[in-house]
Amino acid sequence: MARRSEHSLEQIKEMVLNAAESIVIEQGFSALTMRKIAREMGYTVGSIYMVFAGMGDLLIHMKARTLDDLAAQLMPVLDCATEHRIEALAKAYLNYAARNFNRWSMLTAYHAADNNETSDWYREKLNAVLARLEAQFALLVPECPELQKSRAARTLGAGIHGICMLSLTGRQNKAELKEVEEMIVLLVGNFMRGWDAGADNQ
Amino acid sequence: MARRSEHSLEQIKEMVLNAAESIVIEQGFSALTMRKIAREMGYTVGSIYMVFAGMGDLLIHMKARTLDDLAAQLMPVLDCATEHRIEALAKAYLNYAARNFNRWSMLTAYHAADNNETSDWYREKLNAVLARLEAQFALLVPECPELQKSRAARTLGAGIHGICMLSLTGRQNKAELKEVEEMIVLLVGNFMRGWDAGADNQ
DNA sequence: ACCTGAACACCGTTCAAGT
DNA sequence: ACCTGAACACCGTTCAAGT
Repeated sequence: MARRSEHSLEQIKEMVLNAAESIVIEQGFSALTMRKIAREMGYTVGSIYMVFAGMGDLLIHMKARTLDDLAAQLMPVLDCATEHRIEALAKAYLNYAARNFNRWSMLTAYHAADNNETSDWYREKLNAVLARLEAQFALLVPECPELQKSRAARTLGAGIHGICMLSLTGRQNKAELKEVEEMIVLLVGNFMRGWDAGADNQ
Repeated sequence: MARRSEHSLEQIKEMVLNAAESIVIEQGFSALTMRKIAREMGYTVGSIYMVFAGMGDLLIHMKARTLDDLAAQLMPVLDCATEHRIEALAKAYLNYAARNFNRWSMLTAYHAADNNETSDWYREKLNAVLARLEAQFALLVPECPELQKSRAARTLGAGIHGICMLSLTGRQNKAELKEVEEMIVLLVGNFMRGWDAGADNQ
């Protein structure tokens, strides 16, 4: 194993990310280890430090990948009435969280002080996910100022995430998933109805 | 240091929890270590295992303590109109999360498979926090069935938590805190207005 | 009975040395 | 230049041995 120059640095970076990802998916985030990654990809621990600054750097790249995957999965549902698209988007989010629980829950796992320079492009990835929601808002209330659409999208998005977090962290059987979906429908429904009803403070 | 029989097991348990708590508060959750706890309380690592089964057991007791503290801090605000009490409660939650960020964020930190027998009484503690919100709901809509009040409280509570999570995990300066508060007011306001507006599906 | 401290099987990270 | 593997300074957990 581990011949020299068999792979470019770019390829090794990819191999590290793939190995790390499959460990998290199969064994959960707490099982992720530098040494385990190296073993899985047929290299030595030291090699990982050629392409990543350390565990923190690797984690932020893994999380960015998950956000990309998530954003791609949240393409707008076009085959339903405009009013129901936000609800459909929220359900798609729940669906992703439930089916990719180990990857998804890594996104909010506590990580000591992420590097300041990296957090900028990472925040962009997060915004890309929220932008999916914002776009649907824009269709519903085109006359609304950008800043308030953005805040509404962030608020509702965080709320949806919170429900998934609280509900999926327990045990996830089919029966409970239905219950979570009802909570999400309740939040989105009330939020949108309340939005329409309260014209003065928006 | 570490005389024998100077403290009862109950006292040692308390000392472990206090030491662990102060480490989390001052240095963050990722700095928490069995060996560091032992050093701080003047005992040896092995002693901790006399009163706790292991790190997982200790963590769940720490989290339970935080939930107790949190529930105590969320006493209903009586000096304002009934309609605004839910908003006041939500603001109090944000306030607690912001002022006790390290302890609070530990609550949702990823922990590998918590023991099943312990998770029952722990879930009770969590319910006690949500009960604060549910009680205010009960005052506003006394005719509403218990099950739906409970679901509404869980939904709104999770939403509030999600906003705090997403917003406080970045950098917390005063200016941003005001912004978070506005998001919480928006969520609670729309949710309650939407609740009143949609009588058929509740 | 309470508590120690050495031992075990792990970590992340670094870096001289090999090819 | 790429990659190894030993070394360093840590972990959580266990348990024979001391008092």
